[in-house]
Amino acid sequence: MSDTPERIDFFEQVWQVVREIPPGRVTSYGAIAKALGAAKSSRMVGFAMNASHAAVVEVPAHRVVNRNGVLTGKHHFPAPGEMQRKLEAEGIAVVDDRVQNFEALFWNPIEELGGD
DNA sequence: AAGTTGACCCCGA
DNA sequence: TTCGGGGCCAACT
Repeated sequence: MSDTPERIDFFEQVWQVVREIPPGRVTSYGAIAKALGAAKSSRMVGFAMNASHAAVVEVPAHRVVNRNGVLTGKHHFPAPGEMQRKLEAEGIAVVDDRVQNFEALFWNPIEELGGD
């Protein structure tokens, strides 16, 4: 236990869940936070996304939206419209920065990962 | 060391 | 219905 224990950073936990999101699907920050057992730390989930660029593995942050299905983080992408463009590439319809049929495309990490 | 910020969410008026 | 404020926890200045 000396020197870098197996302690996984809060960010990595989020990244792992996000990476589990199948293509053509989307989830919300709150859902991920709740899946990690930190429903109140939904803000940190978005913060972790900001650090997703530091992730060694590619993180599909474009599949993560707020509970309203709105692309709140599109402005943080390397290029404007990058998020929507990727979502459309997955087969997801995005209108006015909002995911259409969000409820149907919503991917619940708790159910998929087995969170009770 | 302390204060501010933030890719959010929930509740009251 | 829209608008405003509080809470939460970690990173940033």
